[in-house]
Amino acid sequence: MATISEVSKKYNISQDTLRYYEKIGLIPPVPRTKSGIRDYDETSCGWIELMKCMRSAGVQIEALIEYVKLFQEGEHTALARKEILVEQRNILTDKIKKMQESLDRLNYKINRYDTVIIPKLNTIKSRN
Amino acid sequence: MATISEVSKKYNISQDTLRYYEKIGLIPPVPRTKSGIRDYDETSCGWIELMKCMRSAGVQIEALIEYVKLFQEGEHTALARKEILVEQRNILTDKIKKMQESLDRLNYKINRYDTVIIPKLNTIKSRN
DNA sequence: TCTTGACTTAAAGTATACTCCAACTGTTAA
DNA sequence: TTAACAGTTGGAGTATACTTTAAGTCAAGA
Repeated sequence: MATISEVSKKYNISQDTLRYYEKIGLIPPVPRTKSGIRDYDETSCGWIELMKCMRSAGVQIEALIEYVKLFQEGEHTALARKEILVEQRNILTDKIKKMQESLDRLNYKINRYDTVIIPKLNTIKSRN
Repeated sequence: MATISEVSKKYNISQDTLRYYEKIGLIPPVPRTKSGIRDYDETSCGWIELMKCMRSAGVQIEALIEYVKLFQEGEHTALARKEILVEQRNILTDKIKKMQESLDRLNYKINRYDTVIIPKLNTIKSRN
């Protein structure tokens, strides 16, 4: 049972973003005190933690919203939920592959600066 | 020597995006025919290919623009250019690590659907 | 009781990266 | 020579994912 400011600090997500995530259905509705103030429990924190992880990896919000929606509809949506996870996994796998290619390319270029471009520059300088 | 529509098809980047990239300096100015039409040469295509790779990996446009700017200023900017590459490599390495964590998590969840959640669902169904 | 501070909402605003549009020009085939 | 077409420009519009704002509520200490 925690306030929005505590949860915000704990996960390093702004209060605005926490409210926004709830509003768009990225996390299920958070329990409230009788005066209407958010009172995050373990379950809510679990969702936030999951979504923080997924979002930081660039998983599309729309797919995650659909997952949460199905989750709230009950057990019988398990297959559809799994399908969403599989699709997002495939997208993520492709992205990682692309990023690895870029990383290799960056490393190649950096190495060329170290071994060719910068040494050549220094040769020219030292001639003067 | 190729037209914008040929280059667009070759790299699967829209003509608008190609013009946009040139306008914001993500690629150096493209040679023109005497009537002002873009006439992409090997060098321009090389830049486009590089930027396609970097952008698809999510490397920030701002950093790439700075790199191109320095490149056009001449050899003496080599060290600064290398610094940009190193910084972006570090960012990319972090991102890949985060995405790998998300991927692991997705795989764990998918596995739980396959081994626990869905089998349980089928048990309930087969009882009816 | 007053006021301070944390909370609430809906709605408007922002940043990034394109994407589209309107108006125009140059080249080519009938 | 005129229509069709591919290209040009600046500027406006769009999508995504927040982020800020305005206006208000609620609980607790001075």
